[in-house]
Amino acid sequence: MNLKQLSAHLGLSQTTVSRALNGYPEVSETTRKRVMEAADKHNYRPNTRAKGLATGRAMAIGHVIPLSAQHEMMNPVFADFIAGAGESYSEAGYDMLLSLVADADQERAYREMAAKRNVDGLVVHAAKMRDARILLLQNTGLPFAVHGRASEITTPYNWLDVNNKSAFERATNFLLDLGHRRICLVNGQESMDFAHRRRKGYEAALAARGVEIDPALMFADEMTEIYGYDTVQRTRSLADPPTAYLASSIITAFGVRRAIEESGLKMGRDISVITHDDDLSYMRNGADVPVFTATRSSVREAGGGPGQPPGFQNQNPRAPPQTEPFLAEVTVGRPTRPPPHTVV
Amino acid sequence: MNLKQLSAHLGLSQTTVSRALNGYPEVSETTRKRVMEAADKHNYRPNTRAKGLATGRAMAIGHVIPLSAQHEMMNPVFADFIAGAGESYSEAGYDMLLSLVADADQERAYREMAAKRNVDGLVVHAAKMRDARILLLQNTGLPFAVHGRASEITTPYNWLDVNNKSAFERATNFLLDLGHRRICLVNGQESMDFAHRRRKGYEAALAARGVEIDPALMFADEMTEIYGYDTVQRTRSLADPPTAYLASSIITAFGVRRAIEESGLKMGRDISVITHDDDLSYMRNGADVPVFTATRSSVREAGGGPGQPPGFQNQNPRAPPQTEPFLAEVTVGRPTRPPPHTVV
DNA sequence: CCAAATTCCCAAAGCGCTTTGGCTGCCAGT
DNA sequence: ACTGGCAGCCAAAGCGCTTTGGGAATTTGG
Repeated sequence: MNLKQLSAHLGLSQTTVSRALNGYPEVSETTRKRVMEAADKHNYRPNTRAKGLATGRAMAIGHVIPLSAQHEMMNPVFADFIAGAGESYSEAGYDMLLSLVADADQERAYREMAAKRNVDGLVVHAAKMRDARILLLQNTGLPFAVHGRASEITTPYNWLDVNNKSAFERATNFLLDLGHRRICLVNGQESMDFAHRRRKGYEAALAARGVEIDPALMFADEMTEIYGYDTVQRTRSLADPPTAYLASSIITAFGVRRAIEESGLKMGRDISVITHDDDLSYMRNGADVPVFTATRSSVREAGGGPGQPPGFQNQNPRAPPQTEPFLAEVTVGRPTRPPPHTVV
Repeated sequence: MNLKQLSAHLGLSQTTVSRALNGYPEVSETTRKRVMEAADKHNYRPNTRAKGLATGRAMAIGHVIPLSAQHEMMNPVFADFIAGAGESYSEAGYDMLLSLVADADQERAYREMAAKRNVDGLVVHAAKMRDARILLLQNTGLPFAVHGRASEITTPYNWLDVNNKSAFERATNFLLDLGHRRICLVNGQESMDFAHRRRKGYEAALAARGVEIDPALMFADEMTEIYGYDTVQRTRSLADPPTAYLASSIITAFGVRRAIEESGLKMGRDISVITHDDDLSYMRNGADVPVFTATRSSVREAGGGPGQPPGFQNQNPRAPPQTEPFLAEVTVGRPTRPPPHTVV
């Protein structure tokens, strides 16, 4: 059933039917009601493509997920963020277009999206320090928002990020307060902006206390379970092994825990662990008693939170960009204790 | 730059330019080349909405992810499947539309999609035993493919699924061969079709050997880490506790392992664990030495494998539905051994 | 050398909607 | 009784593309 058929059926013009359905005032309430009932009865919905062509708006937001050749993977963080975003989009009547594009195709992909006009705006995931995509998008004129930040890019843009630096500074301080001095940072890849910020926070806390910043305790890689496991194994053999681990992802923290327990040590007794917790729906930190002490910030809420759709609230392109820091809160769980042989 | 401008720029009609770009034979090779170069230079891409309106095809596939009210979550399995699908779509020039719809809105959502015509077809995730969505979609006439199966629905439809029953039958046999008799099934929710099939496989193997099927050893829930952990804790206190666990998800298996090791037992020595492994990119079973013995089937490959786009290869709506079973292979890792005190 | 076929191009219709610019009829105001 | 305003409707243009149905030049065949 299309508009033509519906209006013929009602003995009205397409104009009137369209206006009735879109809430315009030029149509009497009685006919509006009649129209709406008929539309409902025949399950009429305006054709998206036609509507989009007529209005110039796609009513869709694109999400671009980078797919690196070296580390092909679908980060669970994306999944949760997208779940959050998806919910708010559907409330707002927007569709979500998912684009997985290989690193090498980034430029082509963005130009194409801008030209094809199948989205009204983009959300860029996994921001890098000096993210070429941001500069690219600024040239295309396509509105966009970044999940994360690009520290080295100074021109303004919409972003939405966790307070990574201060969260990790606090977490590190938390461990320092407990008496730890050998704290191992199990971070994400440093090309990722969040990882860089987290390291800065970690280092700032150590520096403020005059604790040595030991490169042998700082790791950066993709945040898999295995990576956490391997990192612990590698560091146990150090002359002066860490008494605490600070992980960037709960998945990695699971690996950290596995290695610790496998080596006969007890997490929370012999070794403390703090992790950043994105509050992933399938990876919840223990419900009642948190398994990990954590800096927590729900990435899912971030996806849904910033408005509908995120970053595109202001229709006015001249408006200043929106920036939204999400604050990570610290939840204290079991596995943090003073280091062994310490009198607190 | 749109078609009109481009053709004016070239001094050609829109017809000719359109045909040149779409590879029609009615245009000379020299002008085609000229057109393509100009299009390239001006970064021209046909407007998706206009093209869609003219051709009647959306060039997009929708993926519908259910969002239950009780258990709000974005399953990592979806994420990996979608990553796989996304890659093959972009090769085929299709967009991917993601729809997260709450259980209660399912009917409305599908009818709307069918009426709005913003997708050419749907992929339905998380198939249930008697999935109402399948019946619904069959009525709408919108092409669709199901990831999973709906055992109780007999009318034909496109699907793509793992050989869940035989995989779990084999896994159970594997444990039985090792001498295990008390095997705990840590399954997904039974409303999910895959969970049902897996239980059938488990039961079939036990029955074939005349081993008692003990309801106290059969669990079904959302496959979170915590669930695996809790299940082990619960079963350790049984009078005759299990000597082996058979998990439906590697995430749950991680929880199983945690509980085992936390209780001072050693996985692979005291207790055997087999898991189904969807080969999730962030949750790889150990790279060199598998951490778990597993029935493995990459859900990501499943997403990309079935064609481009999946399930919609045959343009002919009269063609028989496509069905594609993905075979899970068994990989033997450490944590399976004969039960303790057994002479093999 | 002329008709027929072929090559290469174009104008215009149409996809299904929104939106502009009316037009008609009724009522209030004077 | 006439004008102005307003409520309620409609015809038609236009969004940017594809596709139909030619039409003019060029080549081919007899």
